[in-house]
Amino acid sequence: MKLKSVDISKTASASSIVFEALRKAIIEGDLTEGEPLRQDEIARLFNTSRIPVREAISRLEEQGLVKTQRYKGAVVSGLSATEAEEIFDFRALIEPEVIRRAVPQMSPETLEKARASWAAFSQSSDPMTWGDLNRDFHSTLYQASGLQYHLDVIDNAMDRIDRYLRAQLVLSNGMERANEEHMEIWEACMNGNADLAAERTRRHITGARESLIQNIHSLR
Amino acid sequence: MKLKSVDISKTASASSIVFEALRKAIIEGDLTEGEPLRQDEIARLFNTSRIPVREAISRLEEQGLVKTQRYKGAVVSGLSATEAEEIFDFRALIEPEVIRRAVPQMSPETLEKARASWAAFSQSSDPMTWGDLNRDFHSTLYQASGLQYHLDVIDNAMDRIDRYLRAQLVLSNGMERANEEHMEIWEACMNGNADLAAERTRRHITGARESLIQNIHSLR
DNA sequence: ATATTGCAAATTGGATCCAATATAAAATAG
DNA sequence: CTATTTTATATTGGATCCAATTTGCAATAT
Repeated sequence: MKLKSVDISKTASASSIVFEALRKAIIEGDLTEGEPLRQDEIARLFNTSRIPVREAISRLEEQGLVKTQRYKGAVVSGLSATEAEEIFDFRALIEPEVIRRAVPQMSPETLEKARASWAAFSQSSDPMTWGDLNRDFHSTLYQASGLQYHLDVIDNAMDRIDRYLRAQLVLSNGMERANEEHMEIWEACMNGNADLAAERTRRHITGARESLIQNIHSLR
Repeated sequence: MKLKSVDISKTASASSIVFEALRKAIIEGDLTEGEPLRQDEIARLFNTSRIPVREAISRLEEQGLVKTQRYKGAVVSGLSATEAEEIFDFRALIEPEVIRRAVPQMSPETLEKARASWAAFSQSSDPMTWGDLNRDFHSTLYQASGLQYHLDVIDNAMDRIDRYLRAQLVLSNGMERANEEHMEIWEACMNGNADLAAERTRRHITGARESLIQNIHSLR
């Protein structure tokens, strides 16, 4: 007899749950730069002991999202202006190449899914979801490349600047501009023009970089 | 009264010690692909409890060096041929740009230190140290760029393919070839020719990539 | 009043113990 | 004898307890 397999293993470990929750809180800016992470407090919040909390924190440190000092504890790590710029430079180097290699492999489903993220992004009025939809749009297109390592590295880079990107979108005309650029990138993908998609992605990123530098003072 | 300051805080935590030891063992190939990491066994080896061991393992997982399954434990993760190729592609994208930006900032000390690593590399007869000296050479030059995030990411990429690179150096004429290419890269840096250093770095990496593909069967 | 010292509370790092799960071996049914 | 079930052992995940260290505050001296 064959049973429908139900994935019971999806019940994640406590440390994973804490890790994801803290990661989300940090990249969304709920936990702000310099904020100390008290193991005891977090443990109480999640109804666990400090052991899974410590595991989560050590993973966050490995990702560069927190810094810990022996016997002093962990604090959410921030980004200096130059560090933020460096990550934009990094993205401007990687992401164009990833999308260039992704374009030839994009299925109609991929394009449709990206279009949906873009549409939701352009119509959403809630600043809190903008960041997510923005990431969805790009990552959907990138995933077609099948370059898993590149995707992981990009994800980490995005985690580090997510807070600042969100702030960017709210400020000035960041929203409309991103929106338009997304459309142009999507169009290039739709037409199978890999080089154009790459170039537009590059400009999308360097543009964000410049606008961040300009707003750097209002952000911190 | 002024005392000479002694850094007593260098006494690292147990989890860090275990982490570093395991990381080294993995990238050097002492722990081979698929090898299970038994918490109890490792704890005994380091005279600690399993707690620091688990923290170390979770950090290794975050770096992609091990894979864990709930209630089953951790095993050293390997690389498929395509994954290895992808990481070489990644390096070929990043490292030329890093060295391009590093060249204008290289001090005589940097160049001398790199030359020393290169000389030690070319004269060493011990395959076990080749990998280290190779990394020293490149990373010394890259560090002049001051691009910390890029350096961290490169380090992680190197960690993942270190084992395979070492094997490369031993096989065929990998050693002499690397040696010659290092000289050429160093020369370009010495002459302040950033573009040439970048191009030679790119070819150095893509060359290693091709030779890995050729030897892929003998490696696994 | 200010600076220094001593002490107590808070906090982290690690050890030991217990629960949950997986794996291997033994027992049992056909 | 083979396949299934049951049991025992090994292993991991987490809770609780203890030690090491930091930090804030009071006590003391100048």
